[in-house]
Amino acid sequence: MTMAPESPLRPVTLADIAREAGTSASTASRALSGRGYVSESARDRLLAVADRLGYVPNASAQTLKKRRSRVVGVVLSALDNQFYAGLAAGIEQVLREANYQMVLVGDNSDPAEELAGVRTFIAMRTPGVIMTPVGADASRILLGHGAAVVEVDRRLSDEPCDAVVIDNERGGREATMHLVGQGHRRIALLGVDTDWTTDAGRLNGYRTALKNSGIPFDRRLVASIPVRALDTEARIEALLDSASPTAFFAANNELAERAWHVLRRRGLRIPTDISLVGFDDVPWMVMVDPPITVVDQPTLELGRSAARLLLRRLNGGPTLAPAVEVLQPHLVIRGSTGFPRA
Amino acid sequence: MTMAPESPLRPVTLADIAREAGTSASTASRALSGRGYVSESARDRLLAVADRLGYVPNASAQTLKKRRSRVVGVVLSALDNQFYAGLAAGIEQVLREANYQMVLVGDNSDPAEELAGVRTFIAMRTPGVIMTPVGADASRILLGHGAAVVEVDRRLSDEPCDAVVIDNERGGREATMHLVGQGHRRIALLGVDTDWTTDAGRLNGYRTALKNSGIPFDRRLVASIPVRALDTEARIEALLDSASPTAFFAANNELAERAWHVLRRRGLRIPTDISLVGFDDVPWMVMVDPPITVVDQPTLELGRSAARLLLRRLNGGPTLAPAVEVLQPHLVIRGSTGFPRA
DNA sequence: CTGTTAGCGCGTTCAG
DNA sequence: CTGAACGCGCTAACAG
Repeated sequence: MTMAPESPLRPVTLADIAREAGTSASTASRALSGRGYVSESARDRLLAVADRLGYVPNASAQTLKKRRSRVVGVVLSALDNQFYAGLAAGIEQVLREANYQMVLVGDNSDPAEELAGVRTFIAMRTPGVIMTPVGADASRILLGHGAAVVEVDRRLSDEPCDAVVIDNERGGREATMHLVGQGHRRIALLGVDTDWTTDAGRLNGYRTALKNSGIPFDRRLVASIPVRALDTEARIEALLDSASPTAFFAANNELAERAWHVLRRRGLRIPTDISLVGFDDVPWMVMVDPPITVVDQPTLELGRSAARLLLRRLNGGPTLAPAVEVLQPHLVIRGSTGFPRA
Repeated sequence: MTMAPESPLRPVTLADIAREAGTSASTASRALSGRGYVSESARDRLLAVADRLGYVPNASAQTLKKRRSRVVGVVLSALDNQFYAGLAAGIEQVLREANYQMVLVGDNSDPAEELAGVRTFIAMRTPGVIMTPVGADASRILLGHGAAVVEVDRRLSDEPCDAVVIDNERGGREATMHLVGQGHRRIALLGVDTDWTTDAGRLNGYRTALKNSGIPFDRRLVASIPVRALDTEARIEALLDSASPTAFFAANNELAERAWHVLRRRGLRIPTDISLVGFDDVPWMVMVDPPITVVDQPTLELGRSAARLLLRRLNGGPTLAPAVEVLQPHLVIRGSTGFPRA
């Protein structure tokens, strides 16, 4: 709570403050950490000196000694996507309350970058990490090194581990049912070309809805677009041309945005010419005209739950049975969906 | 590059791999770090064992020994704002290339949280930190502890330190001149209630433009809205009612969004009834109708430059003269600005 | 080229 | 209640 130390050159250590206060380093350690017996007077003196000198414990030394650090790692796919940003915000909220530090690293949905991040976390002896997995190796390696891991948003690990996800199947089903209910039969699904459970679930929901409605599944109506593809919009246009859908169901906020741009560029009116429903409600969706019908998901809560799960495991130890929480999405009907033209 | 270790319980150490390979720990260290002489055969053996055992160096031990870690701290105001997200992305890009690790922490534009973040960074013996400062103390303390700091986007420290900012005065001036050129005389400025140089600069530009145009400055036309205020839109509405402006100049992307919502709720047509120009181009601005005229800033490059500056200082040492880079914004004219109604 | 020695800063025994 | 001693894992001398 006070000023910088006199000597900027050498960081002040426990020994420094012990010497200054006329005690041993052990006593200083006990006083500052609050563990163990220390006389009232010694404690006061030590605290005062520490404050005056601007003492900050060397986290490396502490971690080395205790063999466990107080930072939890978080690896997310795309820091600049509002969805992941929301996750991060939720995670940080509860971590902060528990006096843990969050360190964030981004892989760009690239397994190699993810592995690099994981590697630094195990190097830091991070007790646990929260991640939106992109490759199956990451979790396994982490687990193998004794770190707790909770997967959030999607699951990928074969290993049993804590996870919090949303009911993607239901989300996909409700979106599709809504469209079907309006008379659509040629519904295009814009998804991501991965083995992520998010997209698999949404696709399942889509297929279920179709089946329940007696509409045959047509694979030409589903696009699997690589994450971060440069030609995303071109692919969407191609789908538009080749399969002539009357509605788009975009499985994430980015694809919804891309699809929206394509439709506008083509001069297609929403929903008169074509309907659009997104997945994951983000601010622009109520700013455009018409506003976008969307499957909303509790993004912040997803992050908060993940952090809570991690905390629970950190306290409970590895013997706890893995928990997986499933949160519910819900359909928000707005103006971008309507009856298809005759 | 290989599997997890056999024994998940105890992390494998340098001593482990040395023993396994029949050498001393020093030799193992030299082999794995690549520094110092090691025979070809020993090196190969060591590398193989390390790989087989899934060795990952203990970062805490390394940092403790070398008294300096390889992670640079980044503290940003709002992880969920696209502007800051862009900064983070830029920073990470160049840091990654230089083989540094970025750890991100967010203060919520709250000096206390900022201080907490700073504290953990100095505890981690981070060689440097990049920050969008919110309080003046943070940089000073960091500097006092021997860490390099570069301020990005805005400056706040009295201490001389590296920084990269944009020419806010010019941005504010151009935006205002544009509006004036269209005949506006009652231009409201929506800014933030802080001592940030960003807002001060934009305000200066605004005043300069007014003065150059012979339009008297009217303080009732400028709103100073606290960051993260809950009643932001109410304040904007109040300004609308009390000062009857014909144009809004919102000094950041969030205020632009809020203002846009207010205008729509009021049923005001843009630009027929009122014009709107934003600062910081974000995706929704081209999605709404009409698209928003905005002062665009090189966000990613801002981050990249900051990281480059930090790297320069990390290599160059504290004797280098502080550098401050100024990047240029530019006005993008779109449909949200036009002649005021008679 | 290699092993031995020493110490980074801290927390934790264990005697006093 | 306190201090001395030790070691966490790693790297940097320094001899050999």
